[in-house]
Formats: sequence, structure tokens, C-alpha cells
Amino acid sequence: MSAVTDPLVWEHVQPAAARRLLTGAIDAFAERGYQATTTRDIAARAGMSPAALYVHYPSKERLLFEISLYGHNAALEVLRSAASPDRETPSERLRSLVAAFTAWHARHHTIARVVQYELAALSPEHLAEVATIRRAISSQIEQVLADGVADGSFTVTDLPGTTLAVLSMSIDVARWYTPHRGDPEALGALYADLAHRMVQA
Amino acid sequence: MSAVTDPLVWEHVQPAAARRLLTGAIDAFAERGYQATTTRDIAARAGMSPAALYVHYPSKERLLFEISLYGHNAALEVLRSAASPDRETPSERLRSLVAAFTAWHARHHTIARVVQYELAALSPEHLAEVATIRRAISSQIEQVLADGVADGSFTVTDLPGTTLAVLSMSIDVARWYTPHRGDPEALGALYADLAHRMVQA
DNA sequence: CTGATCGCTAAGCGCTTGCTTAGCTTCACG
DNA sequence: CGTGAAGCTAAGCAAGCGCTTAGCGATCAG
Repeated sequence: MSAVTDPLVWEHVQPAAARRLLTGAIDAFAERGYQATTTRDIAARAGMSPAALYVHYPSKERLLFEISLYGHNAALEVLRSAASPDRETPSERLRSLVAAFTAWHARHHTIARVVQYELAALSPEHLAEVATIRRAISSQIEQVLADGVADGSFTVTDLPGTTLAVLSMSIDVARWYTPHRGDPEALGALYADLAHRMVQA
Repeated sequence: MSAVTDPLVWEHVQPAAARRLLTGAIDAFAERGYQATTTRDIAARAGMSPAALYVHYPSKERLLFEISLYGHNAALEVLRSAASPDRETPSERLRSLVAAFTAWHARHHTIARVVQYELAALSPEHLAEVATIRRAISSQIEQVLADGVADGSFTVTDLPGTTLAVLSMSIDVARWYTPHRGDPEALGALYADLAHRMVQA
């Protein structure tokens, strides 16, 4: 699974000063929340004056949007590669999806916290853009559950409700996870098992 | 289960103006978050001038603390009455606990949102006070899982991890629940079933 | 050498924030 | 009838907010 070694690297953000602002903003938003973070704080983390932020980003909200967009796409990518068609049974695919999604939320809990808990601070247009990615994410889980029901390997009485519960469990990892709570891989394996038990026939 | 009809009523907050401020603050904090809510906004919801807030509460943070404390105690009470000893088997008790805890987060999703997502805005002293209640809450789940393992009705490889996962699933309901997503009771029943499947031998 | 561009800083603008002050009205009670 | 407490408002203070402006040095194409 590519998530295992996925370093979530930022080299594509150029120039380096813009990258420092972006990563500083991720840390600050994750720690204190968007509203409690000041542009002065973000600039200080990047080692610049407050005005330099506006050379690279037109507003604080835009910084949040770029973080949120990138984070959502990264999470979706992790799911897509975990659901690759070489996993043959719905059981295998579900375990792989849940393990990867959970481990991603643990390993990247800072950006995951921004992705999952700062949606309300986005402008309506930016929120709409991110919402389409969120629908694609939940479709990945819903589809594999539907496949398992279809071939008889899963028993699910409420498909949308169970989809949400499985996603929910993984997403909430971003709220409480810290590195001292164990290895992201081990957590992914545990959650894969729990999710599988939730649905198996 | 008492949660079914639990109205979460505020008559004990006196005088009525203090109650209006408190409930207005719950709505505002849940909608926009603590940091994005202004004292002027809270006062306006209670139909008063901003200064009137300080007649009843010494600070905005204190308002948050009283909400958080009351909410945590209410959630713990719901669990305690759901675990009453007339439920004989661990399976029955687990289902009852998860159903009640989940339904509480759905029915009271506004205060639950404040309880679960605004901890970081509390002062260190107030956070510590609330943290003891949180430990009591997770103990309720951990104990019933341990009982089930002891009598052989549950199979759990990672007890703290599974405890957290069960709690997590219910807590996350506060993040996404809106009344149009269905009846809190039905959701509680679904989650009770999913949690039971996660652990049954 | 010139002039434009880039990345940056110092200063600060207009506004909003949590909270305070001074003072008004209402009303229970001796 | 007088007094003081309770509950409120209008006004405003100091601090901090997102963001803008003016300008500086480095870089580099023509």
C-alpha cells in the first residue's frame, strides 16, 4: 500500500517561502484552529514579516483552501490506490481501504485535522469544490460495501449509515491521535479488522 | 432508556437571562466555533447589550466552561443509566451503552459539538476538570468490553484501542449529524449493532 | 548601465475584539 | 418613604485583527 511510505511531501509548492508559509499554516491551524491563528503567527513560523504572506497568498482563507484541497486529494489518492483491482474480494478491498484511510489520518494527523475540522471556515465556493472530493471519498467505501452485499460476503442492513460509520471511525482518528498512541500501521490494521467485523456475513 | 426522553433542560440555570445567554452561546459555539463567536453575538441572541453578559458570567471562557462541564456530566449520566445492573450480559450492556451514547450525540448535537470540539479553548484548569469526566466516560465502555472478554462473550485483541474506536464512532456523530439524517434512536440502534459485531466472539 | 521585476520589510489603516465604566431603572424590604 | 441590591444600557478603552502601502535591495534581461 503506497500510504505506508507516503511522506506527504511539499516540493511542488514553489518558491520555498510559499512552502514554508503553507506548512507553518498547517501546523498553526491544526494546533489552534483557523480562527485562533493569526497571519502574524503564520508569518513568524515561516520566518518572515506579516506582509510577506500576501506576496504568496491573497488571503488567509486562500491558504486554508489550498491546504484543504491538497489534503482532500491526498486522502482520496490513498483510497484509490488501496482499492486497486488486484485486491480481488470485497473483504480484501475493505480491509485495505480502511487500513490505508485510518493510517493516513494518524500519520498525517496535523493536515487531517485541518481537512476534517476547518471546513466551516472555507468560503462557500471553496467549500463546494472540496465537497465534491469528499463525495468521491465516501463513494469508495460505499462501493466496496455494496459489492460485498452483492456477492453475499457482507451483511449490511443500512448501507449509507454503515458507510458513514466506517468513515467516521477513521476520520475521528485525526481528533485524538498523537504519535505516542502507537504506530499508524498498527492502528490501520486494528481498524481494518473492526470494520470488517462490522459487516461480515 | 432515559436518554430517549431526556430533554436536556436548562431550568436549573437562574435567572432566565443567564439561561438565555447560555443557550445562545451553545448555538453560536456549535455553529461557528468558540473563537469565531463574539460576545456581541451571544448577547444579541439573548436579546441584550454586550455588557449584560458580564453581569452573569465573568468571561466568555467561563461560559464555555459551564457549557462543557454540564454537557460532559449529561453524557456521563446517560451512560451510567444505560449501564444499570439490570442489564445482565455484557452484550446487552454494550448495546445499551452505545445506543444511548450515540443517540445523545445525535439528539444533542449542538451541545455535543461544543463538548467534543472546543476543548482546546478551555483554560488549563478547566480542561483538567473536564478531563476527569472524560476518563469516567471511556471507563464505562472499557469496563463492559473487559467484562465481555472475561466471560468469553467478546473477542478483543486490543482493549484500549477498541474502546477508543467504539467511543470514536459515537462521538463523531456530533460532527456530521443533522435532523434530516434520521432519528437519533434509529442511529443508536444501528451503532449498537455495529459495535456489538466489532467485538463479539 | 538602465530599468523592470521579485521577494521582502516597516509602518500603519480601519475595524473588531473582550471587557470595563458610569449611570439608569426597578423593586424588595426595614 | 428611603436605601441598597439586582439587572440592565450607552459609551468606550486598549489591544489585536486582516490586510495595504510605500519603498528597499538583489537579480537580471536588453
